[in-house]
Amino acid sequence: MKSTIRPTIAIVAHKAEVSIATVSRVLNGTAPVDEATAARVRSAVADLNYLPQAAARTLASRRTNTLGLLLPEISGFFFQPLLRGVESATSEAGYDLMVHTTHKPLPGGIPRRPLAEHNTDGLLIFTDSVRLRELNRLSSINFPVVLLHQTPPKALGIPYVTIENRSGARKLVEHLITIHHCRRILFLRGPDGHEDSRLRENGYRDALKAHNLSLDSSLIKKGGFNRDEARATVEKILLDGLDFDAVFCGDDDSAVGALQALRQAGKKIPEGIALVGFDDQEFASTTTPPLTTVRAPTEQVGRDAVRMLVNLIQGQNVALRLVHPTELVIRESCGCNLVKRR
Amino acid sequence: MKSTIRPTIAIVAHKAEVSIATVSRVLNGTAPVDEATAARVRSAVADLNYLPQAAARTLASRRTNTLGLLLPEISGFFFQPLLRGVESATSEAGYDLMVHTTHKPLPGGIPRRPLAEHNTDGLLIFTDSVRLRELNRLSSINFPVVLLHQTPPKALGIPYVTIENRSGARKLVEHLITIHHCRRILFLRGPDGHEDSRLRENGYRDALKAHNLSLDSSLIKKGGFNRDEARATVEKILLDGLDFDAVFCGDDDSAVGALQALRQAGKKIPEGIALVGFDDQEFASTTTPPLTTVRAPTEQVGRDAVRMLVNLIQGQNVALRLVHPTELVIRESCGCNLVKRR
DNA sequence: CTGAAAGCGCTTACAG
DNA sequence: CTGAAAGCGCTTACAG
Repeated sequence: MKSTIRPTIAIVAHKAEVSIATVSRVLNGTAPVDEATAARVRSAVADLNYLPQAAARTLASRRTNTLGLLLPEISGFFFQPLLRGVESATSEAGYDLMVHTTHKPLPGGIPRRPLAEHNTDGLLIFTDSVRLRELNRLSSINFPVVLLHQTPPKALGIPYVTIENRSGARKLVEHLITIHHCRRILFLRGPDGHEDSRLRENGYRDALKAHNLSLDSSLIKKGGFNRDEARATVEKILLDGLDFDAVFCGDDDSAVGALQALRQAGKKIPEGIALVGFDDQEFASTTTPPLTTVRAPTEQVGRDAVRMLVNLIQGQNVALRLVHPTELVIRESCGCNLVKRR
Repeated sequence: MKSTIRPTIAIVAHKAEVSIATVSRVLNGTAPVDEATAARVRSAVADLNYLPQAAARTLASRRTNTLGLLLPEISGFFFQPLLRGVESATSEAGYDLMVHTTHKPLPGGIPRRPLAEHNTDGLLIFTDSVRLRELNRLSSINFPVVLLHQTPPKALGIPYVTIENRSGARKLVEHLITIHHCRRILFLRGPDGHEDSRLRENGYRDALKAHNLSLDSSLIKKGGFNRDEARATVEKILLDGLDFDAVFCGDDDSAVGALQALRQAGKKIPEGIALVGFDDQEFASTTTPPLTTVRAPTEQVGRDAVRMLVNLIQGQNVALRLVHPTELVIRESCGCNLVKRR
């Protein structure tokens, strides 16, 4: 912020021979202004390359005009479409976007609160990126918040948007059971306490139960929604000689890891073992074989969450819950559509 | 920003029985304060859950404490590590981060300037996301800017950070020529006017020249740094019956597209045609066959750019140019390391 | 349609 | 070490 003197509203006003109130009015369209006067203002603005200071505007108007997005991490294939949806919808709504990841909670002490009511008009919070205590605080001061992929603590009245995890997982596992006659389906679950992970596991259990397959808890292992973790898990399982005829990976990332481990061990997919993922990430169609998975409309989740947040900020009524449908995407890794290869 | 009344510095001061100046001093550590007094202030801050308004702070101090990142798009695998590097370094430096993509320049008229001197202390600008006119303006007011993957217009004196595109590409193509005896190497270039793309093409030409291979311009086609575009291009080439024994894809994204098209057409890779990419994106090790490519330290580019920008903002001297080395990553798609497969 | 003025909530010389 | 006060650059009643 060093540099040459920057024009202020007073300088523009002086140049256009009007009061600063009038400049403000033509810039914001907040009250009728004589057209000739407005034209003088506009030309002064252009000549001076005037840009109203956001901070002064915010202080006077009590609106930051920015939305905050809190994520546990910014990398990971999953966040790509989410970010795209959030960013474009935010921009279209005329807001600025601040992003912060909550990697490691700072040691020692005071939660830093990098994004909150002091610098945004509302917050989009992804699973696990904020402590319950802070969520309670935000809720208690009635600050606009929308949760992503996480049900809010009961009775907090915070709206959220997520996807149909449970039924999606169930349909996928049932496909394995009914079409491909799998009986011992390994499930690679996501991180502990992660809601998507828990619901997908429920869907898995639902499917087994619906087809009278008993649940073998030794078939539920950690995949961590993470390629490397999934690979390591499958490698170990193979060493242990666990018997299974299919793998339901908690997400597409872990599916890639599982695929690597299985192939490394000489297993054929899908002939020897069927494998399916979840999310339908962009790369899912390009693995070998192409991945059968469940399509999660992640970008749409981001867009809708922004829309809800903006409505909240504007004091409109908002649905407390928006759950996007998911859809089976049958490719080849389950054993369908098998094409002769060289 | 609706909601209950929020505590101000005056309320904290009153509760702690000090002046607002003292509250400010203990919060910012900007002057010595008696320890007992400071303790009273801290406890009042905690009791009231006081968060200083960023806008008021900015207005009074003339620092926004935020960095802006301007990108052409936020999706695309390439941007993942870049974002991660920028976000984490920004946070570590104690700044907030605003992100904006410049997808479609607004029709009609006035460039919106969503991120500039009115709401940030400095800008990180990725190739092609800002018009030259705006870059000139920022430079003329001496506003801190660091360019990513783009050489600034001559004599503007804007620092930039990028990678060794040309020599990286050259080494890669020379590998194809000397080790795998490729002679007709198709080059799938990136978007027009994109500096990374142009330099990689130069590297390609350098390699041919160094080995006395004549340049066949019919072997240079559009890949667009884009999977779908690359796939379409290769499909067309195959139809046209163009003769080639290797493909140098401008980036790993286009490599995936080329791979799909070639496999679809029954070509064996690398036995029939060698294929290489650029960037070493996260998925490069998991394609089939694993992709030989050039490692670009994209996350590091992001981190260093932030470091330079922060130095600039603080008025320190900064190198005008930081070029990260790239490194050959030999996997299997070029024909090396061939493992017997079933 | 227009202006004078108060006020948003902080930081920062200036005094003591 | 501490406080009173000016000032940052806007928006927004209030008057006219």
